[in-house]
Amino acid sequence: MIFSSELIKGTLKTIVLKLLRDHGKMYGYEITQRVKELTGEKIQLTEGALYPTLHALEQEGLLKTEVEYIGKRMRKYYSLSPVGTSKSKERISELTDFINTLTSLLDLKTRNA
Amino acid sequence: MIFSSELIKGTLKTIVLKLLRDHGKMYGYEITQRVKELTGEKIQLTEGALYPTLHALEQEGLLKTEVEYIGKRMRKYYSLSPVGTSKSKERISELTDFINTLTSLLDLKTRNA
DNA sequence: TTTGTTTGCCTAAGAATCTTATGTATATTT
DNA sequence: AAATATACATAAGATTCTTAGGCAAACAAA
Repeated sequence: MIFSSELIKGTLKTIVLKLLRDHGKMYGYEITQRVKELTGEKIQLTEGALYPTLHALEQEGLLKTEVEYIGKRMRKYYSLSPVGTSKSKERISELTDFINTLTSLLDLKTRNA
Repeated sequence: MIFSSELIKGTLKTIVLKLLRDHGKMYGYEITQRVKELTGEKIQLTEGALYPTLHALEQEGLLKTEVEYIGKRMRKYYSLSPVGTSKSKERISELTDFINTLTSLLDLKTRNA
């Protein structure tokens, strides 16, 4: 089972920010693979969605980039800027709150990490 | 604090289906008020988002409607069709699963209902 | 060695869906 | 009488995703 992209939409940016928070720096392809791996294939980010999002976050000043070459192939690493670090905290905290609200609204049982 | 609409986007339909599941039948304005009330003002559905969504769900055959008049003012009640009842189960279950996945991905602590 | 798969970046047309603004009207409260 | 709340709805524009495609290097398999 793969989650409908509808659900992922609103959370994509926060997911990216959280991963960068934990991993320091990552490149686009790595992010898609990591998310797939961490979610047991349930969340599959498409490149068509991910790259524009990364560019947008960079444009907003939350991410900075550094390009590296592996042989002749480019890798563009993204990492949090100072602003991005603080914004990512806000985002994650908002998402936590949202999940709690949803849970109570929907009367769902969730696993407790 | 009001949740960014970005977060709500993917869950709007499921929220509507869940409310109708619990309440039998509801009209649009009532849904906006109920959601606001149940979430402590944190989720505020706009009519511009809600009405098209209701119409879409009706079009998909998940909802049926009955119009009632309170004096001269119209109320359009929505309720789950048989298909809607079964789809709402799926949706809610998917959302539960998604929330659990997100929680583990983001390493969040959630309240346990 | 050449074919297929994976890695790795990217953009663009079209689709979907929301925001914001507006329209219309009745009912209720101040 | 005026302001607010109730109640429906649509439309232009914005945002963001899907789908499809493009380019190319590295690696595995045949």
